[in-house]
Amino acid sequence: MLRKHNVVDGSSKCGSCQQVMCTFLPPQPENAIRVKHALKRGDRLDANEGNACLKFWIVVHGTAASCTSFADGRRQIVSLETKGETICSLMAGPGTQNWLEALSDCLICEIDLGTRAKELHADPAFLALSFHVVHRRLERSQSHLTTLGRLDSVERVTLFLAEMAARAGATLETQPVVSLPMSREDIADYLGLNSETVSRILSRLKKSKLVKFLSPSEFIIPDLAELDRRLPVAIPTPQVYRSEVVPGGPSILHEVPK
Amino acid sequence: MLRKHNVVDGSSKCGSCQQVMCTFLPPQPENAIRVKHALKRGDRLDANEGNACLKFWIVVHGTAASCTSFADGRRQIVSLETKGETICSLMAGPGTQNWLEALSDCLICEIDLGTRAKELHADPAFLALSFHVVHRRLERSQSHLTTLGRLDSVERVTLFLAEMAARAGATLETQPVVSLPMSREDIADYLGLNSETVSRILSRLKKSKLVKFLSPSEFIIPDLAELDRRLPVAIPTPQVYRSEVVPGGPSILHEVPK
DNA sequence: CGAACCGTTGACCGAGTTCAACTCCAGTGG
DNA sequence: CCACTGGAGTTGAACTCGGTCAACGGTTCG
Repeated sequence: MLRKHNVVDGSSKCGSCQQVMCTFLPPQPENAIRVKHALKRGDRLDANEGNACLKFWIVVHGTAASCTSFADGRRQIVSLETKGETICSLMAGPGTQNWLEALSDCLICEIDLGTRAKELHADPAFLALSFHVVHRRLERSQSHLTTLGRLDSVERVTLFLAEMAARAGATLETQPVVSLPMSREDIADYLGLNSETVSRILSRLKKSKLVKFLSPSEFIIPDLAELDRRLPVAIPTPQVYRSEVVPGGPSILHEVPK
Repeated sequence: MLRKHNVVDGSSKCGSCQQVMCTFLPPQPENAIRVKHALKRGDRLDANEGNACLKFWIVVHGTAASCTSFADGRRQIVSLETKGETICSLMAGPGTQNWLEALSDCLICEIDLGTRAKELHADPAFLALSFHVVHRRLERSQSHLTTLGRLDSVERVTLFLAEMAARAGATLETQPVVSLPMSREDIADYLGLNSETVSRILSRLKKSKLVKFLSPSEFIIPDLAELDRRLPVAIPTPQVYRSEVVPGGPSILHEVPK
């Protein structure tokens, strides 16, 4: 049934670890299966150390970021990783550094796939789940790519606030207090701007009464519909993939750390 | 062995078709399995018509682009799809339009997964391959996202030329003639710029002798190392996923159209 | 031949960056 | 308790990169 070498182009390598076919294929000897990392703000899990691309990371709580940076120090936050998000191998463009960074204190569960690679590679339930997770991430990535390519700075910041609000449960009826688990500079690095620009735009939005700030890191959106009207895109409904929710089935991702 | 509803959060929907769990799961009645589309420059395959997210598209030859646009007409090319690329469901941000567009004349092979969804969902070889394909696309997407977020216009265009050259087989030793299968505006929409800016930068590069243009759509890079030195990122080696190369095994993707 | 389209170039302007000053606040140590 | 420090956030002034608008040349296709 399973033929280990049938499914992947033999010449291809994982961009991250530069090993051939690391995505589940090679049965790497390893014993650790599940490690918890308690990260303080600013702490990093490096994609290049060890064989990071044979691991899944799940955010148990807190907010983290998948980061990339160039030799000259420019940083881009490629993806925000909130509670429930599964990072299935960090991507390494060649000539860049890549890491997972805690934006607030957070708890990360690391699952090492190395030991069970053979077995997992034959498990349709696991594979389908993995596909689903990456596919979801691809959707997000492409949507954010469009944001960076075609929205101006005001639209980017507005969209960002709307998304954070949506994640916090904001709807047309409810206006929850939304907290920003990250600094202005983090926001800037996520949106491809700089921190001064972000700050200026937040001030402008505050003056226009679109957003009420209770503190620099807490806000309320009085009228989400109005925010939506100013955006050329619809505000995405929060669809965080939650490994907790997966019912039944002998999936390795199903046993969720407490 | 296969439990259809075990692996996906029941509340999640495919962003593209807004059906629950469309990624292989629901056994949609359908009979067409494999269709070839011969597209002329500018032709589109729409992501929203029919159930596009139950289909894979493979570029047999030519160059296409995954596009997104807003209601106001702004367009972003999310990904360039060259020969051998597999598009495994177009992504639809809500409130945006999404389609696959031929940049040059091209031939696309469409594989309908609807009819065989059940069967495929239990096939580890197929699933592993699919995972590999999406994972590859995610890597690319995130790398391009960083380009849009943190590189200035000159760097973007330079990187673009370097990548096109690398795909055409350029190395430190060989300087092949590289052809651009797309207009200035297409390049602009890919790089998050506008066509005049692209044109200006190309002229500048031409004057600085970094690039020799034989025609507006054909160029040579005399010294790839020099180009590389001007970039903060390494030029990625071309790793197009080629479904042709997959050896043996009863994979649906393995039977390649001629 | 004219129409349409593509690519190039120039002049101008505005959005966003850079640099710098200043405030506010939390932590620390006397 | 207060003084000091350092980091985060805000705001202003100057500058620059990239966008906008417009003109123009070349090519293709009726």
